[in-house]
Amino acid sequence: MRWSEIDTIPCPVAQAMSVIGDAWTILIIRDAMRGTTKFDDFQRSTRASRAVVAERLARLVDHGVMERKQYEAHPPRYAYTLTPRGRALQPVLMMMAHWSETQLPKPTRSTGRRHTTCGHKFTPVVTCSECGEAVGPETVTYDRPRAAPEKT
Amino acid sequence: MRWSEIDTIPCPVAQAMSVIGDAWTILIIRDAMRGTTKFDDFQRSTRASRAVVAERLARLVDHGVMERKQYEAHPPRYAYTLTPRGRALQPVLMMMAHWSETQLPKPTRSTGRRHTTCGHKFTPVVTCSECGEAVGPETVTYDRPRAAPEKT
DNA sequence: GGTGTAAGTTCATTATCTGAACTGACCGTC
DNA sequence: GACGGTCAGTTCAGATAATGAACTTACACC
Repeated sequence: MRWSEIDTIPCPVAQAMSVIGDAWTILIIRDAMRGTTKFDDFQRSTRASRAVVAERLARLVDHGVMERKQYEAHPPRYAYTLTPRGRALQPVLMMMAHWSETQLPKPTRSTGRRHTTCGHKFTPVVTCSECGEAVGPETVTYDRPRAAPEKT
Repeated sequence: MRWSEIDTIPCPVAQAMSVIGDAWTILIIRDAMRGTTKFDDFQRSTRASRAVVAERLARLVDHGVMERKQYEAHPPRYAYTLTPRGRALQPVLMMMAHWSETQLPKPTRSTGRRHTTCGHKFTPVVTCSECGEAVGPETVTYDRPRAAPEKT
């Protein structure tokens, strides 16, 4: 299968991959969450090639994850900002960062996550919307397995 | 910057990307979480090329995300299973799937997530480890911005 | 007029991926 | 005992994508 056909797989993980399944794309979204809006800033921060940054930003705009707004007419200048759909990726990036910090050996700059409503430093915990208790690999099942067991 | 040097960026998101920052890698991990263990099953399910599957599995083993165990000597047969480090990625994949289901227009096979300890169907909610309340893009700040503002 | 910023585009070279075939060691069966 | 099937890869030519660097356009400041 070709990478450009990944969006034909009827699985939510594959669908997410068809939009954000690329390291440069993730780094661009990470930057956008920190407040980066300008093309050159995305390029400087990610250090991906300019062509890749241009292509990825265009794809994110196509998928409704980012918006491109002209903030100056002469010369034309654009700001890239996350849409609600893009901001909804924050939990994904947060869990990804948390996995890195707790599971990978290489030390990274501690991010010092703080919850503004209670004021404490915290770690993110995924919980059940119904009972409020933590959920994890051992306490989740899937009613309908996402891929049929491939026959045989 | 070259993609192979992404692990030099001191940011937890970039570090995660250096291990799992590839669509085929994510699909392989998704399969492993469903119970897939055999090379050919990973290949059939992801439909990535065999060379890519071989390369990605080897990389995951290198990074301690998966284990390769010989379960048969003649002929040599191997089972790939997630290590604790790999299973710790479950919240990341779950939030990714949840994002797809709630934010993307394309319908995917509903996964029917169920919490075994309370028995209910649920949606995952990220909460604060200190106060237990939900956290989201609007209620998190970072004490130390992860990238210094690049000067000027 | 010179320097700088911004948002890209273009291009030759390099790297990576694809699809398909091939290997080798077995097993079941007709 | 020849034929097909499973499993875990490897190999390779051709296609596709990424890289770094330079270039473009349009202005602003001094």
